[in-house]
Amino acid sequence: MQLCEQPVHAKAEDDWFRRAAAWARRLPEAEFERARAGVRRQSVRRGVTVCAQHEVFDYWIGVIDGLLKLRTFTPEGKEICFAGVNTGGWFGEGSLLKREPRKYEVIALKDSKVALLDHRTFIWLFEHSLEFNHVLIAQMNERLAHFIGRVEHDRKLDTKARVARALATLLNPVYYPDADLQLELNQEEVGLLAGVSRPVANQALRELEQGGILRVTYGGILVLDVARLRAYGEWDT
DNA sequence: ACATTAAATTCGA
DNA sequence: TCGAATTTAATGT
Repeated sequence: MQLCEQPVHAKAEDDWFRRAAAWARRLPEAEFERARAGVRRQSVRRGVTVCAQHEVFDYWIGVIDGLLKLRTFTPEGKEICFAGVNTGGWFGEGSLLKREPRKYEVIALKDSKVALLDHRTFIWLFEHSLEFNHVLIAQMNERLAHFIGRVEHDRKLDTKARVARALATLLNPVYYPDADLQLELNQEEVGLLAGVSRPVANQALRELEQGGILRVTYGGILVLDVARLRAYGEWDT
Protein backbone atom coordinates (compact mmCIF):
# COMPACT_ATOMS: atom_id res chain seq x y z
CA MET A 1 0.00 0.00 0.00
CA GLN A 2 2.69 2.43 1.06
CA LEU A 3 4.64 1.78 -2.10
CA CYS A 4 1.66 2.67 -4.25
CA GLU A 5 1.11 6.12 -2.84
CA GLN A 6 3.73 8.01 -4.76
CA PRO A 7 2.58 7.03 -8.27
CA VAL A 8 -1.08 7.36 -7.34
CA HIS A 9 -0.47 10.86 -6.11
CA ALA A 10 1.49 11.80 -9.24
CA LYS A 11 -1.32 10.47 -11.39
CA ALA A 12 -3.93 12.47 -9.51
CA GLU A 13 -1.88 15.65 -10.07
CA ASP A 14 -1.69 14.80 -13.75
CA ASP A 15 -5.43 14.28 -13.89
CA TRP A 16 -6.78 17.67 -12.85
CA PHE A 17 -4.78 19.51 -15.49
CA ARG A 18 -5.59 16.97 -18.20
CA ARG A 19 -9.28 17.20 -17.38
CA ALA A 20 -9.42 20.96 -17.05
CA ALA A 21 -7.35 21.78 -20.15
CA ALA A 22 -8.70 20.05 -23.23
CA TRP A 23 -6.36 22.16 -25.33
CA ALA A 24 -3.30 20.79 -23.53
CA ARG A 25 -4.23 17.25 -24.48
CA ARG A 26 -3.50 18.20 -28.07
CA LEU A 27 0.09 19.15 -27.31
CA PRO A 28 3.08 16.84 -27.75
CA GLU A 29 4.29 15.35 -24.47
CA ALA A 30 7.18 17.76 -23.86
CA GLU A 31 4.99 20.80 -24.44
CA PHE A 32 2.24 19.35 -22.32
CA GLU A 33 4.69 18.95 -19.44
CA ARG A 34 5.93 22.48 -19.93
CA ALA A 35 2.35 23.76 -19.77
CA ARG A 36 1.61 21.77 -16.68
CA ALA A 37 4.71 23.08 -14.93
CA GLY A 38 3.57 26.67 -15.53
CA VAL A 39 0.11 26.30 -14.13
CA ARG A 40 -1.21 26.61 -10.61
CA ARG A 41 -4.58 26.23 -8.97
CA GLN A 42 -6.60 28.65 -6.96
CA SER A 43 -10.01 28.60 -5.33
CA VAL A 44 -12.31 31.58 -5.52
CA ARG A 45 -15.50 32.12 -3.58
CA ARG A 46 -18.74 33.16 -5.19
CA GLY A 47 -18.86 36.91 -5.75
CA VAL A 48 -15.09 37.38 -5.46
CA THR A 49 -13.22 39.36 -8.11
CA VAL A 50 -10.61 37.17 -9.78
CA CYS A 51 -9.11 40.03 -11.72
CA ALA A 52 -10.05 43.68 -11.52
CA GLN A 53 -10.56 45.80 -14.60
CA HIS A 54 -7.42 47.72 -15.68
CA GLU A 55 -5.23 45.33 -13.72
CA VAL A 56 -2.25 43.74 -15.49
CA PHE A 57 -2.97 40.15 -14.60
CA ASP A 58 -0.16 37.90 -15.77
CA TYR A 59 -2.05 34.67 -16.30
CA TRP A 60 -4.09 32.81 -18.84
CA ILE A 61 -7.08 31.74 -16.83
CA GLY A 62 -8.84 28.40 -17.01
CA VAL A 63 -11.94 27.31 -15.15
CA ILE A 64 -11.31 23.91 -13.55
CA ASP A 65 -14.71 23.92 -11.96
CA GLY A 66 -17.29 26.65 -11.50
CA LEU A 67 -18.51 29.67 -13.41
CA LEU A 68 -16.96 33.08 -14.05
CA LYS A 69 -18.28 36.22 -15.67
CA LEU A 70 -16.43 38.81 -17.74
CA ARG A 71 -17.99 42.22 -17.50
CA THR A 72 -17.50 45.95 -17.47
CA PHE A 73 -19.67 48.93 -16.64
CA THR A 74 -20.94 51.87 -18.64
CA PRO A 75 -20.17 55.36 -17.31
CA GLU A 76 -23.72 55.39 -15.94
CA GLY A 77 -22.98 52.26 -13.96
CA LYS A 78 -24.91 49.81 -16.07
CA GLU A 79 -23.34 46.39 -16.32
CA ILE A 80 -22.21 45.02 -19.67
CA CYS A 81 -21.68 41.26 -19.59
CA PHE A 82 -19.18 40.13 -22.22
CA ALA A 83 -19.24 36.44 -21.51
CA GLY A 84 -19.68 33.69 -19.01
CA VAL A 85 -16.88 31.17 -18.72
CA ASN A 86 -17.92 27.68 -17.84
CA THR A 87 -15.92 24.74 -16.51
CA GLY A 88 -13.26 23.87 -19.08
CA GLY A 89 -13.01 27.36 -20.59
CA TRP A 90 -9.78 29.36 -20.93
CA PHE A 91 -9.56 33.08 -21.56
CA GLY A 92 -7.43 36.20 -21.35
CA GLU A 93 -5.12 35.51 -24.30
CA GLY A 94 -5.77 38.95 -25.75
CA SER A 95 -4.52 40.86 -22.73
CA LEU A 96 -1.65 38.42 -22.29
CA LEU A 97 -0.36 38.67 -25.87
CA LYS A 98 -0.42 42.43 -25.78
CA ARG A 99 0.55 42.49 -22.11
CA GLU A 100 -1.94 45.20 -21.44
CA PRO A 101 -4.43 45.83 -18.62
CA ARG A 102 -7.62 43.79 -18.67
CA LYS A 103 -10.48 45.47 -20.44
CA TYR A 104 -12.99 43.71 -18.25
CA GLU A 105 -13.47 42.56 -14.71
CA VAL A 106 -13.59 38.86 -13.88
CA ILE A 107 -15.85 37.73 -11.07
CA ALA A 108 -16.90 34.30 -9.82
CA LEU A 109 -20.63 33.65 -10.15
CA LYS A 110 -20.27 30.62 -7.92
CA ASP A 111 -17.54 29.05 -5.82
CA SER A 112 -14.94 28.04 -8.39
CA LYS A 113 -11.53 26.54 -8.88
CA VAL A 114 -9.38 28.27 -11.47
CA ALA A 115 -6.11 27.38 -13.16
CA LEU A 116 -3.54 30.11 -13.77
CA LEU A 117 -1.01 29.63 -16.56
CA ASP A 118 1.80 32.13 -16.10
CA HIS A 119 2.80 34.64 -18.75
CA ARG A 120 6.26 33.17 -19.40
CA THR A 121 4.85 29.72 -20.07
CA PHE A 122 2.10 31.14 -22.25
CA ILE A 123 4.64 33.03 -24.37
CA TRP A 124 6.91 29.99 -24.53
CA LEU A 125 4.05 27.87 -25.85
CA PHE A 126 3.10 30.62 -28.26
CA GLU A 127 6.63 30.73 -29.64
CA HIS A 128 7.38 27.00 -29.69
CA SER A 129 4.20 25.03 -30.12
CA LEU A 130 2.37 24.74 -33.41
CA GLU A 131 -0.49 22.90 -31.74
CA PHE A 132 -0.89 25.60 -29.13
CA ASN A 133 -1.15 28.19 -31.89
CA HIS A 134 -3.83 26.14 -33.59
CA VAL A 135 -5.77 26.11 -30.34
CA LEU A 136 -5.38 29.85 -29.91
CA ILE A 137 -6.40 30.66 -33.46
CA ALA A 138 -9.44 28.43 -33.26
CA GLN A 139 -10.55 30.03 -30.01
CA MET A 140 -9.93 33.60 -31.14
CA ASN A 141 -11.69 32.93 -34.43
CA GLU A 142 -14.68 31.62 -32.51
CA ARG A 143 -14.70 34.70 -30.29
CA LEU A 144 -14.64 36.93 -33.36
CA ALA A 145 -17.66 35.13 -34.79
CA HIS A 146 -19.37 35.30 -31.43
CA PHE A 147 -18.99 39.04 -31.00
CA ILE A 148 -19.88 39.80 -34.60
CA GLY A 149 -23.08 37.84 -34.07
CA ARG A 150 -23.70 39.78 -30.93
CA VAL A 151 -23.26 43.19 -32.50
CA GLU A 152 -25.63 42.15 -35.23
CA HIS A 153 -28.41 40.90 -33.00
CA ASP A 154 -28.18 42.25 -29.48
CA ARG A 155 -30.53 45.16 -29.92
CA LYS A 156 -33.43 43.22 -31.28
CA LEU A 157 -33.02 40.03 -29.32
CA ASP A 158 -35.94 39.31 -27.08
CA THR A 159 -35.27 37.96 -23.62
CA LYS A 160 -35.95 34.37 -24.60
CA ALA A 161 -33.31 34.54 -27.32
CA ARG A 162 -30.82 36.27 -25.04
CA VAL A 163 -31.16 33.50 -22.51
CA ALA A 164 -30.84 30.90 -25.26
CA ARG A 165 -27.70 32.61 -26.55
CA ALA A 166 -26.12 32.78 -23.10
CA LEU A 167 -26.73 29.08 -22.57
CA ALA A 168 -25.58 28.14 -26.06
CA THR A 169 -22.30 29.95 -25.45
CA LEU A 170 -21.71 27.77 -22.41
CA LEU A 171 -21.94 24.75 -24.69
CA ASN A 172 -19.82 26.04 -27.56
CA PRO A 173 -17.61 23.08 -28.53
CA VAL A 174 -14.67 25.32 -29.44
CA TYR A 175 -14.54 26.76 -25.92
CA TYR A 176 -15.73 23.64 -24.15
CA PRO A 177 -14.85 20.41 -25.97
CA ASP A 178 -15.95 18.40 -22.92
CA ALA A 179 -19.11 20.34 -22.17
CA ASP A 180 -21.79 18.54 -20.22
CA LEU A 181 -25.38 19.05 -21.36
CA GLN A 182 -26.39 19.24 -17.73
CA LEU A 183 -25.48 22.84 -16.87
CA GLU A 184 -25.05 23.45 -13.17
CA LEU A 185 -26.32 26.96 -12.79
CA ASN A 186 -29.40 28.32 -11.12
CA GLN A 187 -31.85 30.76 -12.63
CA GLU A 188 -30.31 33.74 -10.90
CA GLU A 189 -27.00 32.89 -12.57
CA VAL A 190 -28.72 32.51 -15.93
CA GLY A 191 -30.15 35.98 -15.43
CA LEU A 192 -26.73 37.43 -14.58
CA LEU A 193 -25.22 35.96 -17.74
CA ALA A 194 -28.07 36.87 -20.06
CA GLY A 195 -28.45 40.33 -18.59
CA VAL A 196 -32.05 39.83 -17.50
CA SER A 197 -33.74 39.67 -14.13
CA ARG A 198 -34.18 36.35 -12.39
CA PRO A 199 -37.95 36.18 -12.95
CA VAL A 200 -37.48 36.96 -16.64
CA ALA A 201 -34.86 34.24 -16.86
CA ASN A 202 -37.33 31.90 -15.20
CA GLN A 203 -40.02 32.67 -17.75
CA ALA A 204 -37.66 32.37 -20.69
CA LEU A 205 -36.38 29.04 -19.44
CA ARG A 206 -39.85 27.70 -19.05
CA GLU A 207 -40.77 28.77 -22.56
CA LEU A 208 -37.67 27.04 -23.88
CA GLU A 209 -38.72 24.02 -21.87
CA GLN A 210 -42.17 24.12 -23.50
CA GLY A 211 -40.43 24.00 -26.86
CA GLY A 212 -38.60 20.86 -25.78
CA ILE A 213 -35.20 22.53 -26.10
CA LEU A 214 -34.24 21.98 -22.48
CA ARG A 215 -35.46 20.77 -19.15
CA VAL A 216 -35.31 22.87 -16.03
CA THR A 217 -33.97 20.96 -13.04
CA TYR A 218 -33.39 22.11 -9.50
CA GLY A 219 -30.27 24.26 -9.53
CA GLY A 220 -29.50 23.42 -13.13
CA ILE A 221 -30.57 23.03 -16.72
CA LEU A 222 -30.48 19.94 -18.88
CA VAL A 223 -30.11 20.87 -22.53
CA LEU A 224 -31.98 18.44 -24.77
CA ASP A 225 -31.52 20.02 -28.18
CA VAL A 226 -28.26 21.95 -28.53
CA ALA A 227 -28.77 22.65 -32.23
CA ARG A 228 -32.10 24.35 -31.67
CA LEU A 229 -30.80 26.24 -28.65
CA ARG A 230 -27.96 27.57 -30.77
CA ALA A 231 -30.31 28.45 -33.61
CA TYR A 232 -32.38 30.50 -31.20
CA GLY A 233 -29.47 32.79 -30.44
CA GLU A 234 -28.55 33.19 -34.10
CA TRP A 235 -31.80 34.28 -35.62
CA ASP A 236 -34.90 36.04 -34.37
CA THR A 237 -38.05 34.04 -34.25
C1' DA B 1 -42.20 40.75 -3.39
C1' DC B 2 -44.16 36.62 -1.68
C1' DA B 3 -45.53 31.72 -1.43
C1' DT B 4 -44.04 27.16 -2.44
C1' DT B 5 -40.93 23.45 -2.89
C1' DA B 6 -36.33 21.20 -2.99
C1' DA B 7 -32.17 20.42 -0.79
C1' DA B 8 -28.79 20.71 2.89
C1' DT B 9 -27.88 20.66 7.65
C1' DT B 10 -28.59 19.73 12.40
C1' DC B 11 -29.74 17.02 16.14
C1' DG B 12 -31.37 13.23 18.92
C1' DA B 13 -31.56 8.60 19.46
C1' DT C 1 -25.42 6.16 11.50
C1' DC C 2 -30.22 6.93 10.47
C1' DG C 3 -34.12 9.78 9.96
C1' DA C 4 -36.99 13.44 11.52
C1' DA C 5 -36.95 18.38 12.19
C1' DT C 6 -35.27 22.72 11.01
C1' DT C 7 -32.92 26.03 8.10
C1' DT C 8 -31.40 27.64 3.75
C1' DA C 9 -31.63 27.98 -1.23
C1' DA C 10 -34.12 27.91 -5.52
C1' DT C 11 -38.22 28.22 -8.04
C1' DG C 12 -42.77 29.89 -9.73
C1' DT C 13 -46.22 33.43 -9.93
